[in-house]
Amino acid sequence: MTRPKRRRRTRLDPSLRRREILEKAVVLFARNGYGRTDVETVARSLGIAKGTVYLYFRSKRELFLAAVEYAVRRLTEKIDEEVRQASGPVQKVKALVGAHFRFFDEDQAFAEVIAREGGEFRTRAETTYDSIHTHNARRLEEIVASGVGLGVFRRTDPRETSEILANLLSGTIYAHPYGHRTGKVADAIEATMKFLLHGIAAGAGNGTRNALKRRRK
Amino acid sequence: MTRPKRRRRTRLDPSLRRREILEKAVVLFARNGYGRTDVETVARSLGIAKGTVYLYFRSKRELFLAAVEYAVRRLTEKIDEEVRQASGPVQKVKALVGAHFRFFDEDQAFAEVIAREGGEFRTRAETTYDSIHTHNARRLEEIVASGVGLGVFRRTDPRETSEILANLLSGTIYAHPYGHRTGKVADAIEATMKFLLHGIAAGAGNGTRNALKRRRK
Amino acid sequence: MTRPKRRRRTRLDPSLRRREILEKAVVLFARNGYGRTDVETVARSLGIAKGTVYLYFRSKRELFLAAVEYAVRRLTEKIDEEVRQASGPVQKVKALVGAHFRFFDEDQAFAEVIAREGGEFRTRAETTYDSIHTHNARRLEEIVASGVGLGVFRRTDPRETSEILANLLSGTIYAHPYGHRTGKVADAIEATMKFLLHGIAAGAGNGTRNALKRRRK
Amino acid sequence: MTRPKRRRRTRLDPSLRRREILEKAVVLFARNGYGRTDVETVARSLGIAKGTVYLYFRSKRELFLAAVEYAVRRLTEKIDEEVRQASGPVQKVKALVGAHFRFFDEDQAFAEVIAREGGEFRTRAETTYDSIHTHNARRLEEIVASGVGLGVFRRTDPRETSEILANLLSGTIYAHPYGHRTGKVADAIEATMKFLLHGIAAGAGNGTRNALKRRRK
DNA sequence: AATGAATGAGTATTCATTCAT
DNA sequence: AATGAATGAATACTCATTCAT
Repeated sequence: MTRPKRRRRTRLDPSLRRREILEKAVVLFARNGYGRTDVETVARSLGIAKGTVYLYFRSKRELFLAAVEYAVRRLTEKIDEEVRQASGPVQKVKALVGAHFRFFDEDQAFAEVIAREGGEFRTRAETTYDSIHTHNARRLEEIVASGVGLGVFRRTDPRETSEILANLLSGTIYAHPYGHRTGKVADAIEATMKFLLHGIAAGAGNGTRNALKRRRK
Repeated sequence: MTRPKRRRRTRLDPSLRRREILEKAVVLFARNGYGRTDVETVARSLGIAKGTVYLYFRSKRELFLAAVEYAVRRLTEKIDEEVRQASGPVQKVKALVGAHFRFFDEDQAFAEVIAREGGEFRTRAETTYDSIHTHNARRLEEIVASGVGLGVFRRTDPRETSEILANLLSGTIYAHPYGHRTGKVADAIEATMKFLLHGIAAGAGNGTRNALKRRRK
Repeated sequence: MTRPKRRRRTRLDPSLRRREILEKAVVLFARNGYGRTDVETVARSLGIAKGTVYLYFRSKRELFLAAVEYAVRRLTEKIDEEVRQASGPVQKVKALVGAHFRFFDEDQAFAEVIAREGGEFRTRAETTYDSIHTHNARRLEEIVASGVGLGVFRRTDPRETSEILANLLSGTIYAHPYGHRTGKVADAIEATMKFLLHGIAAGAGNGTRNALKRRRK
Repeated sequence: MTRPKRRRRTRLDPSLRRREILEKAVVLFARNGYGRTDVETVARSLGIAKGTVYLYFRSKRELFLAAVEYAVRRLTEKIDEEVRQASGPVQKVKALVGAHFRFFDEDQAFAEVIAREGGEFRTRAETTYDSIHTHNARRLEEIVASGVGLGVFRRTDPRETSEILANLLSGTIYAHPYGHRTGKVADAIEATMKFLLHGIAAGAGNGTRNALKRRRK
């Protein structure tokens, strides 16, 4: 009942083909969202047939999920890598923050797929967003705890603090696609670090002023 | 030939009916996302007919957008209200932060529709998320600028700082649906404020203050 | 994302519409089989839209099953009706046989859908064919038992005999679509009855009767 | 670029391979029907590749038809064989009936493919079912005619009678997959023979014979 | 205003068939 | 001969939108 025509025939290494599809999917889902990206489009923009996509992914949903996971893995790997190489709590936090900024700066599409997924399949026990958040929170908790131990960080509850820091980073992800950021990445990292280290209160050498504050209270 | 009875629903004040639909839409879009919420469902769960929804909203898309806008307006109104009533930069920031926390705590659904929209219509010049972010950033810029002027806040670029603060708040929104938060709202607000005011660094000149704090504990 | 066009608009009584679709489905499934009858075709040949069919039947499969059931009900009702009106075991058997012959003669399509279903969904606990067979077997068992009681029928195991008779009838159904039958319906019924009553053996004591018969010819 | 190993299946005698595929096809088509049996499955369950099937059969349809034909040939050969070996009309009829029962009893799958085909390609001038029916009818016509000539069978129209007998056999085929049969094959054959020879009527002049029979029991 | 039957464009998915290796 | 990746026509089904009642 079916009478197929022919066209391309680029026999490709399955593993390469899979990645190829995945990367294109990331870009397209990022650009147009799940609902407005059809499998046909993904295939066509790779010059392959729709059926081929289904050779590697059971369904559109699975493709989407795989794409998100792919993006996430890239991010978390980068984070872990950079954090590992940094030494000292402050530098490690900076590495984590920097990894985020640079990652989303370099690959807008990745940022978007990640940010986007929440909107789709809610049933998934753990959303991708969630997994990044958790990943970050864990890393940060270690760093903060160690920093507190070393007297580098203020005495706070590491868990609480790491959650807040993770929120800040998440906010950064979501804000990114919308271009909310002034200046260059390096500046943004610097600013965020300063904020995160010292807050906005006129503190430290601000001794006098703080003294005032304290009295007012 | 047999044209049976039709249950004509009680005519309702158009304005009330509109709001009624809007509120149900918020809940449903929040729960299931745009793509998996159909107009029929919205109508049915209100006990009205599909056609009726179209009497109040030109299209599903418009309904969704209206629903998000409705949620946003609620939030921004609450924010503005609370900020206005607070006095002094620190209190105003706290009011803003608090408004966020309490809003999303009280109405999960609202938080979700807002967070969700980004994933849908990307073409919209300004996403809802975006509009909240911008709204917050503007309010914060004013507050920060005034705080800096009063010497209450560290001398930073108000715009840059307000963006970071806005990101922190956004992160809070996105984190909310996933239950990432320890303790009660009040505690979360407090922790966030402390973080945002003083950061995490064991500040140099903070020695005295910290020493005091530690003792108090 | 969808931009519907318009066309017909014949608002019909749901119940009528349902039957209308059902009857067309019977004909089409009969003519082309399940696999080669698409919902679009069923709809088009009624001048309605595909979606309308799905308004009355959840799926193609359900439509098919409903169509078969519809055909079956028609047959069994006819059978029961005629059997009820007949008096005496022989007349009742004849009524049952006759109902079959006439039914399939009058509505070839019905015969086919029924015969066809076996090939489709095997998972169904009870196939339609099966349900007819069982229906017939039950009716026949009663009749045979009563006939044996009255001394009209040979002493056989009613269940066994009714199964064989039911098989004969089933064979009749399946043979029908292929035009295996000589002469008119009435003749076929007569021949089948004679066969079923007396078999093909030139019975011992039948001598006289057979002799007569031979002479007549 | 990486073109990995390919497991080249042991080359097989073309004729054997063909039969191997055929037999597997019979089983699978029987079990799941034409529409729900895909070529891939047939191949996989033989441990060969899809393409290989196409080396032996031009198309799925052809494979199906060949499978049915294969099943039919088996049946008709068995029938002819057994009928030939039997002597005398009654024994020949019994041989024919017996061949059916035993065939379908031994190979359910075969019974089903044959029964099933009707539902598929209606366009075929002569269905498989049809060809069996015809085959049987022809054989029976000869036997009946000879039996009538010998005075063993009642004087009936051989064609008409053979059609009815063929229907009975067909009914048997269709009933088989659904397990409508009591007792063992031998009993079923016996019962069918009795029925087919003497019918169900408590024959008038049968008195004597029946009396005898009853006593024997 | 309200209803819900009707519509049909849009899409995910399957699977027979081909063909480069 | 054998393989299985690639192809794309065919289709079931959904659901936003319309409109006759």
